Amino acid sequence: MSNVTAGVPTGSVQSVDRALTILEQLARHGEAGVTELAAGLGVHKSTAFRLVATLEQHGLVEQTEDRGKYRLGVGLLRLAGATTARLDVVQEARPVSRKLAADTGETVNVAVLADRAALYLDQVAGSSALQPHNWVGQHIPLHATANGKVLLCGLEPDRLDDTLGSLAAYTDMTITKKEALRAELDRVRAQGYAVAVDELEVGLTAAAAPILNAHGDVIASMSVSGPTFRLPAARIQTVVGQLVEAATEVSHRLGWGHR
Amino acid sequence: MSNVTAGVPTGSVQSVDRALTILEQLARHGEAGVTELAAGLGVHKSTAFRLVATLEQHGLVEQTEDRGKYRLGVGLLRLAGATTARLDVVQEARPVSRKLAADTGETVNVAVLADRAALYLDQVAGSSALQPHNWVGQHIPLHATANGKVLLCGLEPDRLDDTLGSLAAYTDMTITKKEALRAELDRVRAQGYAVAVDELEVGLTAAAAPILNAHGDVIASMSVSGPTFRLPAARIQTVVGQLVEAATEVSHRLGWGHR
DNA sequence: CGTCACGTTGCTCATAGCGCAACGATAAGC
DNA sequence: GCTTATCGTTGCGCTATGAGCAACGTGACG
Repeated sequence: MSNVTAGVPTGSVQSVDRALTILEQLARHGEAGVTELAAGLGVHKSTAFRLVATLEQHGLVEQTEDRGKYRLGVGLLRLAGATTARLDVVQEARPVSRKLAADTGETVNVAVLADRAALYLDQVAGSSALQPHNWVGQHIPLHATANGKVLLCGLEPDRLDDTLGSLAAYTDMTITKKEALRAELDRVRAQGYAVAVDELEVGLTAAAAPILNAHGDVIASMSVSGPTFRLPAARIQTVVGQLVEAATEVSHRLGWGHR
Repeated sequence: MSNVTAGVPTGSVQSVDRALTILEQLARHGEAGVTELAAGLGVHKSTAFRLVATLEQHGLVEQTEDRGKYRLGVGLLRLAGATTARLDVVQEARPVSRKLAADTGETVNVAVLADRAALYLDQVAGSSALQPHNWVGQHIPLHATANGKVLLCGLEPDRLDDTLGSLAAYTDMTITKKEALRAELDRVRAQGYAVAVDELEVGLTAAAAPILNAHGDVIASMSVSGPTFRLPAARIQTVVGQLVEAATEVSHRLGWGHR
């Protein structure tokens, strides 16, 4: 295939490439006419028309009315449904969790919100000899863990009160005042991650970051945790960087992406 | 474009058509290799390879490992997200769905009528740990679901016959007689909501209520569904109250009920 | 009533993309 | 461990294919 003129990568089919670019164009701008799409591709409008006509036959685009503009169609939902059917958080997170655990040497967990508690779905042990107990399947209080704080951030503020029960104190560091917790959650939301030092158990430190779905909802939380002496404030900062990157990677795999 | 040999409709681009057929093939079978895809299309495997390569560059498919099979990719999720973002029904319903899911703890769906089936546009999972099947993008039979019954109520009686195909039995509870279905639809219309217990799947219970536009047309349906053991008759009544209120709220947001 | 811009459609030509065959790698079988 | 089969992948040459052109129908606007 010749590739002298434009940026069509080797081994790709030009017309298919253009058709898919049209889909992306429509995803960005919502609606567009044939002429506009043709201009975006740099092709003749008849070319663009035949491409959208083909997309339309497969239900991937639809026109607003007869002789009208085009927009993305419900056929995409059908395809996406087939995608999510074989896509779950644990499966997508696992390779990323492994890498994060290897890079940091600490334990990585993935948790979701369930029945007013954090439910731990997956755990990858760190390389260190000193390992925590296995939390998978356990329900952990929300207000005393990094994961819990992140998951709480995904809730609407008015749902917060009934989700939280009484804020039991597990250590001296546990946040037990609702006002203090709200302030903490605001901080978590702002910085994009949560940290908990000695709040559930003395000597246990954890950091957590949100995992988002295609709609931007917080559907899970990923954490790195270890003994406090191995995770001092200075090291937390570097670990958080890796953690946020990993969580973002998983979010992308689940379809999250800003445009 | 000549169309002497095969069933390529007039005005469509062959290679694009083939590429999209590959997507549909992957949606059906989950995973497939180049050779398999080529066989499905009736083309040479090199042709199929270039098509999937192009799809891969746009993130619509991905290979399981190097030199492995292909499956649908996350790019589809982003496109689907952009699709629903443009649908004002989903846009308006989403916050309400969230609240309803949180209040009931069960899964909330929004569906519309499309191609003689219920097309699920959006889903918000309940707080319960066990995640139900993700229905988004799926086409579900109309006569065996609460959503389907509600959507059927929005049709004129004479359009009912051609919209309904044969009433397949999915369980012992499925309504298979047209007369029984008509009676059921009258009941749904009268009470303003529909219930389906074990009609699509044994152990699955759902309730649904209509979403109306400014003209009072039924444009979508909102449902709450969960395991039958968690939704006994007694609880259904309270859930239906919340559901109808939520659906009405969405209808108002869409301009229904001038006040 | 004219003009303009839109989406749509025959027509023709060259080029894009198809089939072919060969390659490297992997896995299975004797 | 060597053969064999099958997979995904890649150069190559020919031709069906799809791109561009220009014209058409339609609706909006002044």
